Amino acid sequence: MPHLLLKDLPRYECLLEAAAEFPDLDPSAAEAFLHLLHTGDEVFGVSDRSLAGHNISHGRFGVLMLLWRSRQPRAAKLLGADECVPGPRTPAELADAAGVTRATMTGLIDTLERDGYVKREPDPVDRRQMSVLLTPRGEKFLMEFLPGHFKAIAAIMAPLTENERKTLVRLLGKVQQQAAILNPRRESASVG
Amino acid sequence: MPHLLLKDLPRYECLLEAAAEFPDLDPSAAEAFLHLLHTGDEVFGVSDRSLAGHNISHGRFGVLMLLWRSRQPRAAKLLGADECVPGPRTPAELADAAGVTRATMTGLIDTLERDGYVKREPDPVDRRQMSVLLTPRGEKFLMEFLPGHFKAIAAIMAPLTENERKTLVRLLGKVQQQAAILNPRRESASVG
DNA sequence: GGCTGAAAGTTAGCCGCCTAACGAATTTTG
DNA sequence: CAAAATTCGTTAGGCGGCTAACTTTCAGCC
Repeated sequence: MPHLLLKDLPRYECLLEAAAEFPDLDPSAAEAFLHLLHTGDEVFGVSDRSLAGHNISHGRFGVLMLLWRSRQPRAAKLLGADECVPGPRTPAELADAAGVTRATMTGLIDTLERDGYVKREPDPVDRRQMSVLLTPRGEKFLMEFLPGHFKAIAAIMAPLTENERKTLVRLLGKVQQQAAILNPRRESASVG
Repeated sequence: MPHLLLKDLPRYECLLEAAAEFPDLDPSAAEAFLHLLHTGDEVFGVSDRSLAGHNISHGRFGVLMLLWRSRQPRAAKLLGADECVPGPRTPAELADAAGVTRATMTGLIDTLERDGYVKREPDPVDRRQMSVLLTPRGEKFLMEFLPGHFKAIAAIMAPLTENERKTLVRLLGKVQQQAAILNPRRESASVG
């Protein structure tokens, strides 16, 4: 689960000293980098714990949310979908929306189907394709789980004022954009 | 690798509408939450790519850094160690410092030893324990890899001014602290 | 209308994370 | 000093990432 394999972060003075030995080390950059990964991990952990209590993983939860978007027009907005697009249904579409490989999506759907949350159905037109559908049980799970999940998210961000949240999002956006540039995208999917 | 199974984040207006349906959903909290996980993933991806180019994973890299701390007093500061403590040497100490289980550490050391980066040695005093040591090859790897790694970190944070970095670290710190409170720690290791 | 190429989904195998349980060695306790 | 509890490292099995290769099916092109 953890991105950062380090429980305790170094103090800033330590980074300053290390920078004397490694001229490439930018202390404030390294500090921000470490805090970002560390906080992300911690926040992820809270969310993960809330999911684990319901016997579901983050990956599976993401798939359920994407499928929910397909069934509920209201839910689509939550996930940023345009009203007109029907939302992902096939494993390939789900994999693309989730940012994982099709092979990984196969595994996620396998376990979701085994647990009765989703159902595979062959496409009558294109016999290569499958349609993945949320079962009533899957939908029931989301309805029961989401309120608590939203509460947990609100609790995490409670120490920040509205202004601080805006600032955080703005700064994270800058970093994210830069990281996206540095990250050579496989398909270079520049948003059209 | 990814924490957040969602390639495109929802727009803020979508969160606002969703909040009308789910009273527990705090739009600004959810926005900050999603951005935090997403940016963390993206930044992690950059770092991971730089590691993958050297055929090493984040987990293994973390272990090498911890072992390096044990050998180089200078390096210890980089990782936040007190001057007096010798740094982790046994698998159990490494697992604790890294925040993973001993079982996971066994696997990491296995592959590191197979690749010749570290060496296991039996403890002459306590025959249950092993000492894990960085080999010259492992140290050579770090010396060759670290400058580029530091450069990559600096590049990610380049868009932020010094002030913005301080602000980011401050806000992340608040979130991290809150998340740590919400995360029931196994051993409740309140720093003494 | 039958090759060729592309796409969908799956499979196989690797890695790293987890929990649970184990044998060996040490420490604590009666 | 012997029994119990703890600690060490490891193993086994599950999950969820990945890449690479495969089968089936569709689409395009002579």
